[in-house]
Amino acid sequence: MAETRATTTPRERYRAQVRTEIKERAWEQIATTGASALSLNAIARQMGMSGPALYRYFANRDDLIAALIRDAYRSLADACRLATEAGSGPDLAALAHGLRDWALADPQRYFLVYGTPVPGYHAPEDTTAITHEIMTLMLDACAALPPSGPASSFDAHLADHRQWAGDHPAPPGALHRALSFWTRLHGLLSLELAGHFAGMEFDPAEMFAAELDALLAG
Amino acid sequence: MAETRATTTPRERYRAQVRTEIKERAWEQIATTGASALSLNAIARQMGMSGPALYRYFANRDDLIAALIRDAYRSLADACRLATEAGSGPDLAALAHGLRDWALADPQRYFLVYGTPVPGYHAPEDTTAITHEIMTLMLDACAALPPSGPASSFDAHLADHRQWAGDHPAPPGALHRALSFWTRLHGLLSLELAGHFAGMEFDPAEMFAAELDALLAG
DNA sequence: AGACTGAGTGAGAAGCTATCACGGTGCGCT
DNA sequence: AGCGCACCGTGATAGCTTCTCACTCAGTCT
Repeated sequence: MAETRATTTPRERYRAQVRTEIKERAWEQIATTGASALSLNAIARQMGMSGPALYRYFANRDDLIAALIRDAYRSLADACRLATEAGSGPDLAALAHGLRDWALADPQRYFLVYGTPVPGYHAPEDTTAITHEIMTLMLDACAALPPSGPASSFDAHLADHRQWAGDHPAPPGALHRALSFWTRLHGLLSLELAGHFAGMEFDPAEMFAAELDALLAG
Repeated sequence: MAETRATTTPRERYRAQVRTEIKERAWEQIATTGASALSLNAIARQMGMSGPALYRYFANRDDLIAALIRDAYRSLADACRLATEAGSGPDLAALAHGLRDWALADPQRYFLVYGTPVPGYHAPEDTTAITHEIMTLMLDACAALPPSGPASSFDAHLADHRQWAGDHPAPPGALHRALSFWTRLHGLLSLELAGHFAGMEFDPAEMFAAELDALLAG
């Protein structure tokens, strides 16, 4: 008893393990059938349990999905940080490729974060914190770039509405570039992942590279 | 019997009317609860019918949703055409505002077209035809603009992969601009409609205008 | 006028989420 | 070491869903 390693009791460790196994099964199911068809019963069957047992671990279906969304956000933020940390200093191109790789690795995971929202849904506090984290990575990378062309009227608007950037020292032009980076790459990725380029024979990767070049040239 | 106005029998007219009423109720429901929560039973209740009655009009839930998607595509194409036809000659700015107005008018309808796809889904033939229609409007408007800056390497790629543009005479630069128009405005709209700009205090309309300006300047 | 087509119904199967009361097991504390 | 409790898992159950089927009734067409 000299030093209670009281961090986790056996019960807590078991509980955490079952929770992650449930989430793993859920991810498998989502990848093949989409989040809207996620079935707690099916997960329980796969795990050799009875349906109601899962309610010991998640309050309800929405609670499980919320946990998955939270993990997806966390995973996205980690992927973005990892991508920028690879080189020396913030690197918008590396960030872009990290984002794209993460999206392509599991399209339904991307859609859980950026896809169709259910009308009533409000993001919980912790995911908005992660959103800020990701936005900061983008702002860092944009601030490290040489300043772009002439200031637009939207730049002026952003100078007055930069509360969302926290106290980040990036100039309005960098704020604008970060937002464009986000919206433009999202537009491309979301259409690609949703299969809207299916009939067209151009290479989405080439267009992604072209958009990124344009963003960097700014 | 001199001239059978055989276009529609009474039965067919009644059937068509009930079908459209079902779809109207479905739209109301989708607007408030999202498409994933669409309930045939609830629609039947609202119409004072028993649940199974709806199966006379739509083979199943997916068939109803497919019909709604088809109508949404049709509505989008009409809105785009109307927007461009207002002025004299193709007008990319008018097209952009038509698109935005259509999206804001019913976000869930926008998401039915461009939102999270269910993994197995393949768009039926007729919606891909409408997609081509919309793309043609974009290409017309882009081809009417003064040619943009220096050709990028993606322009060269598009010169070799322009099958999706049919036999549209637009040069590769216009093809590129049409694709950028689509992906960039979609990125912006989809994030705005999904509420991802919620905490941020800038005006999405201003950013939309800025993106459009950048697109027009090329 | 008679026959047929098709709309709507109730019953019912199979699936889902979610709640509840109940048994057993293993953890922690004395 | 052993007692007690907290917690896990189960079966039963309610209420919802989609969807099928046999049946009835009404309107349409010949």
